[in-house]
Amino acid sequence: MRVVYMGTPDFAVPALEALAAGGCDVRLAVTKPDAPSGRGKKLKSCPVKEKALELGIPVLSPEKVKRNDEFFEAVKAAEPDIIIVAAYGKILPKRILDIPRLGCVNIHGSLLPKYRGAAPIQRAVLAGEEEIGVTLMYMAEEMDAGDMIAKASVKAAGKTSAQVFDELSVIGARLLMETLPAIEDGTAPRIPQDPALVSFAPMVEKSEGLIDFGRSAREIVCHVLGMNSWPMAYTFLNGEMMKVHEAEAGRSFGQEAGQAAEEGAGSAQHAGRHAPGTVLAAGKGGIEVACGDGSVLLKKIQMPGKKAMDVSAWLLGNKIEIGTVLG
RNA sequence: CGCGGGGUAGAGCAGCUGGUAGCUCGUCGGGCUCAUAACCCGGAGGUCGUUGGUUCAAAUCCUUCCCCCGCAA
Repeated sequence: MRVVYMGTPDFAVPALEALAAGGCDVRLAVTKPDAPSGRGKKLKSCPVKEKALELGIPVLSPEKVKRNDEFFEAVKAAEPDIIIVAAYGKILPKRILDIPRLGCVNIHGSLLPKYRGAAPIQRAVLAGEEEIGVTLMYMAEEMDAGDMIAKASVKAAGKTSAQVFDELSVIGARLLMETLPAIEDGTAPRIPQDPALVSFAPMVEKSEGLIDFGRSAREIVCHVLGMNSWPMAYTFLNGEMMKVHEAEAGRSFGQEAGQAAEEGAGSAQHAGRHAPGTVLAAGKGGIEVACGDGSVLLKKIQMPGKKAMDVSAWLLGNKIEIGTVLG
């Protein structure tokens, strides 16, 4: 089977590998163009491009995809039976979607029709979804609105977006390979999406990482998980950005952390009297911060120029005043 | 040449107006205690990222390279 593969980030790498390993004739890989990134503003190619080159697959990285005849002809010339798309990052025009006889199949990082759009996994983790998955679907002109073919999911409890990303990229690749035969012989189902259940997952912006301590402990924990690994949940300590890598709702804090917590019986009640963001205690267990409905315990943090470290380690060489207000 | 922080005991930091290194935790041994992640006493553990240089003398000043990280993109 002749395949044209379109994808860009790490998420899209396993599927490409699986296709190549599965005996498909991957004739062309399409990715977003190289972009300056990293510390020296050096031009860097995306993961899919690197993998494709490694596999000896020709790569095309057009700046634009619409009204680009050269690109259109190149895809057409590859004579694909099918086009597989996974987190490519650009919207394909109809004339491209119409090229392959088996259609265009997309691996989308959500259990459609929920979370259509650019950042489905992060949005789902942020929302605290218990189950997050991937959906294989036929592509339509409207974004992520095509008929569904198959789904697979994982438990998301306590996992960061990055972890769910990794898991789903592998699961998505597997699902694709399992479903491909049915797609090829035309027996794959076409399940329309229920319009009533549609929701959208817009791209995450850097500024969304800022922690709002006015929210509940549960929400903040989800926020920390969802923003990892980008842009990371952060707040400010004495004017410096402090990224939070791990946090948990702080209830039974008294035993684990500093003496300050031991003084007040039930620090959660205590927290109610403090402005959100106020540092209630700091000890081996973490930094306890007042939030909307009690407190959250920051367990692993990262200061500018430093690596992420457990609060217990950070406290060995740094101090934090009780009463300091973060944010 | 995009901006910037940093590489010092297992960990986190201080020392950096030059004179062979210190703190907290951990670790090892001993003690106290009904007991303890608590407390007391004692010990081990560092060629101070690398190269060359300045100097009577450098972790501390200049230089080469390597590595880590924040911002920005």
